[in-house]
Amino acid sequence: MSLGRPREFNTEEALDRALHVFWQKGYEGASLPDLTAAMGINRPSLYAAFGNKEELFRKALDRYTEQAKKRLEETLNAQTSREAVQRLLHGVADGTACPKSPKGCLLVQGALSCGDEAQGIKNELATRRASTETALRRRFEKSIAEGDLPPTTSASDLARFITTVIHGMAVQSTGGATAILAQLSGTTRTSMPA
Amino acid sequence: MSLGRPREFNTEEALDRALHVFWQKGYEGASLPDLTAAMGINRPSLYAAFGNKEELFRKALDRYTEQAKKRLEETLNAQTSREAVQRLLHGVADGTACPKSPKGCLLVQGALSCGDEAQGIKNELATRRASTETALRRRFEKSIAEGDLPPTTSASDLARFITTVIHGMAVQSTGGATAILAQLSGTTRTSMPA
DNA sequence: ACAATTCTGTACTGGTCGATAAATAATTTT
DNA sequence: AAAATTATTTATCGACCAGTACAGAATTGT
Repeated sequence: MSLGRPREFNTEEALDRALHVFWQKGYEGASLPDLTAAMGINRPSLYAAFGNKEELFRKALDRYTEQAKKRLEETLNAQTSREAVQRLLHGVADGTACPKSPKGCLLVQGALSCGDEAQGIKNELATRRASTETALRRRFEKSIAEGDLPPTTSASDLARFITTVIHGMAVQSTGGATAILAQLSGTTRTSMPA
Repeated sequence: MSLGRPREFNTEEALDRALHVFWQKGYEGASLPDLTAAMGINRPSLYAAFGNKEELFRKALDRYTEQAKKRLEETLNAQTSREAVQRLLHGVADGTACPKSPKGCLLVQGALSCGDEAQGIKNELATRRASTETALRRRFEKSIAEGDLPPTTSASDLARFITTVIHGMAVQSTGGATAILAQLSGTTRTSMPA
C-alpha cells in the first residue's frame, strides 16, 4: 500500500458523482459546493485528488467519453449501416430516457455556451462531438466500399446528418419530462422508416 | 417629452447588444460587466431601464423570439409543407452562418444546462422551443387536411423530427467555424432529398 | 429662477466563486 | 517508538458576482 494516510473515499465513485453533477448542471453551472456535496468529500480532498475544477471536469469527461465510445463501437459493429444507425438512434432514445442518469448528453450540454474562462472546455466538447461524427463517417465509408450503401452516398453528409439528429435528440431530452421515450421513438421512426 | 434627464442611450439598440452577449455566452456565462460593456452603459442605467439580469434576458429573449417567430410564420406560408420545411432548414443554415449574429440558437444555448438559480430560464427556453414545434405540427395538420401530405402522416412525429434536426443544426453550428454553411447544407440535402 | 424629476457615474454592499494555508489524524517506514 | 508521508478538517483567501446608495448632472414644469 502507498505511504501515508489512506484515502477515505473511492476515487472512481467520487468521479462518477462529479460526472453526474456536471452532466446535469453543465461546467459553469456546477459549483464547488455542488460537487463536493455530491461526492461526499471536502474541497481540499477534491483538489488533492483531481487538481482543480477544470481537471475534474476533464477526468469526468474522459470517463463519460470512454463508456460512450465503447457503446458506439459495439453499435457500429452491426452488419449493415442501416441497422447500426437504427440501433444507435434507439440507444440514444433509451439512454436519455434512463432515469439513472441525467437527461441529455454531456458533450452537448456540458458547455454549449459559456463565459470566457470556459472556452477551452467548450472547444474540447466540440472536438469530441466531431470525433463521434468521424466514427460514423468511417462506418459509412466501409459500407459504401462493401456495397452495403449505394456508391453515390456521401458518407460525410450522412454522418453529419445522423449526428445532427442525435444532438437534436439530446436537446429535446433536456427539456420535456413527459413521454420523452415515446417522442424520441417517434423521431427515430421518422428518420429511419423501417 | 418625459420629465427629467433624458436617457443617453437607445433602449432597443442596447437590448440588441445584450441579446448578442446572451446569445454568445448563455445566461449564466454572460456577466454584468460583459453586458454593460457591450451595451455601452453603466450598471445603474441597466437596472433602471431593464430591471435586473433575469428581466434583461427575458426582454432580449422576447426580442429574439419575436423576430424568429415572424420568419417562421413567413416560411410556413409556403404552398406545400415540403417547400416550407425546405425553406425552413435552409433558413436555419443561412442564419447560423450569418457572421453578423452569434452562432447557434439562443433558445438552445441560452441555458441548456445551468445551476439552480437559472432553472426558470432553462424551463422558459424549453417552453419556447416546444412552441415552434407546435407551429410546425399545425402546419403539417393543415397539409394533411388539404391532401398536401398523405393522411397516414403523423403530424406530431414529423414536427418533432424537424425540430430535432433544427436543434441539432444549432448544436453543430456553435462549434465548428469551418465550412459550416456547406456542412449544414449537406444536412439539409440529406434530410430533404429533392 | 427654482423645484421636481429622471438619468449618469462612482463607489460600495453582502454573497458566492474557485482555490489554499495550517493544524490534525491516520498510515507506512525505519 | 519515532520519523516520514499523505489525507482530512476547519477556516480562510482574494476575486468576482449581481445588485444598490448616493451624489451630481440634465432636463421639464411652475
